[in-house]
Amino acid sequence: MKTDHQLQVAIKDSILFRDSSDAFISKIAAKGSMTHYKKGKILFVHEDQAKRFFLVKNGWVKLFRETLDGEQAVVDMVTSGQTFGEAALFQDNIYTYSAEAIEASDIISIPLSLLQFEIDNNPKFVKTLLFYNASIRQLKDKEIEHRSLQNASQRIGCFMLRLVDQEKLGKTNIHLPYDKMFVAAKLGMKPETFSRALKRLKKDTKIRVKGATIEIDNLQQLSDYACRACSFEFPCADLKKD
Amino acid sequence: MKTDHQLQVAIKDSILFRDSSDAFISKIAAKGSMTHYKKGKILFVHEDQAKRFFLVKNGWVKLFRETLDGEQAVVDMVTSGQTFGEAALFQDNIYTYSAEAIEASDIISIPLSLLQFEIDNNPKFVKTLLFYNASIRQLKDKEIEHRSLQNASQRIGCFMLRLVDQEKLGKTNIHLPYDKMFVAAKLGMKPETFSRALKRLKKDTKIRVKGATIEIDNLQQLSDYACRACSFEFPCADLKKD
DNA sequence: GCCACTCCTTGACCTTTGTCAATTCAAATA
DNA sequence: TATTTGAATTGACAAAGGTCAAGGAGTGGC
Repeated sequence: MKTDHQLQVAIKDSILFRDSSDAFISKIAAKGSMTHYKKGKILFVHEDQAKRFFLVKNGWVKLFRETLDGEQAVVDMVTSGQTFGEAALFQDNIYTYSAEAIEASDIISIPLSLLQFEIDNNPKFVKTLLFYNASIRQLKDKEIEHRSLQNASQRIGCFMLRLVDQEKLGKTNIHLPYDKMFVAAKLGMKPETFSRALKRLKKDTKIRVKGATIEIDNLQQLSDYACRACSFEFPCADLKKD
Repeated sequence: MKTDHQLQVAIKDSILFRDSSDAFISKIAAKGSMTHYKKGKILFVHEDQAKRFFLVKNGWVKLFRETLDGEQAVVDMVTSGQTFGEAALFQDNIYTYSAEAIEASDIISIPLSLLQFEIDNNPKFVKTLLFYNASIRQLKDKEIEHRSLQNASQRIGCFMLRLVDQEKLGKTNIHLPYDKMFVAAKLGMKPETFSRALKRLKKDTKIRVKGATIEIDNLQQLSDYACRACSFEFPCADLKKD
């Protein structure tokens, strides 16, 4: 089928499965199904029983948790090629966060049992999963550091730097991938704080902001500003080899 | 030898190796060596070439990073049964943080090559490592949440709750495992803030603080206070099955 | 083209945490 | 026991971020 082929391509393009055998990818494609979600659609909520995990074909999904009094913490934002919900395998098949499409998104869902089977029977895949997890862990460590050492403007600058095409080192434009209110949430600040911090960033680094488009004339100036409060040098090692 | 036996026991008691075969444990013990470190001793620094990883027999080690202007962020505090430095395997054999003994500690160092060999040849161990990493990743997610949703007093309360023996539900005493300034650093706040927040916590939850000893009469009151700003219920799932 | 909706921004004010300096406290050593 | 040293606390103040309320801007639907 056409759809089946689409699935295969999307799976083959994903971070987790790009090195998998064609046989395994076919198996996943056979059991997987793709759904389109509108912006705002909730896919599952924290503590739901987990039967499937998800692979984003395109769009953006917010992973988050809520406290009793309605406060929300963003766990992650995931996009094309990334998976979510697979961590439930290690948490008694309970989702440890809720998931919401924050842009119109095409998302492939795959039975967790398939992943479980592969973990039990395919050592090579387990190794892939291990490396995948290790790199996420590393990113989380960095994020915790950013929360304690960078102020709001620096965190926004850092967020932008991660969007920059690492090839070109002169002037660049970037495009915020989703609404500013979600960027704020991802960075752990309120929209009002984001707005004011962005203004300060503009003044201090001479970037220009036109809606969701950011024009960066001097990348060095931006990285000096943001990475001053970070223990890693720009460009971040985890972005280089991509 | 006596020492060799000591090593074997410590390794067998560790989280990462408790399910390993006796053969593997002997191999580790043979290549590992135990060293005593005084409080304040630096074991390695961020971006050092990594040849060995470490297993804490007893004591406490602070894993941290520093920015150019001397600010410090704590990545983790590790103690008996926990390992550190092993993540370098996934980072081109470069340590991604510095390590300092913050209490007098006995620490076993083991060649990373041994771990690498096992990853390449022992699928069962890879699976163990995968689960180990997954649970750490889960903890990191929770920590990021805490940073955005809990205030200083609540974070201290949460820290205490994690030290409570989960068996007894009435009155308990706990003992802070290391200096308050390090607890503050671990929780991402300044010592002065810690001191003031602890005072507020005392007033609000009726705990009593005598130096490093905390007397908790009403666990419920403490968990109500701290976990109100958390998306998980007390007692935390990751503590229950221990 | 107009309406409605959501996102974004701004101002005024408040709360929390950080900073700096001065003490106090307590454990370790002589 | 006296001394020294690092840890912990406190006060006064500053800075960062959050809250609440109002208004502006952009976008999609009709």
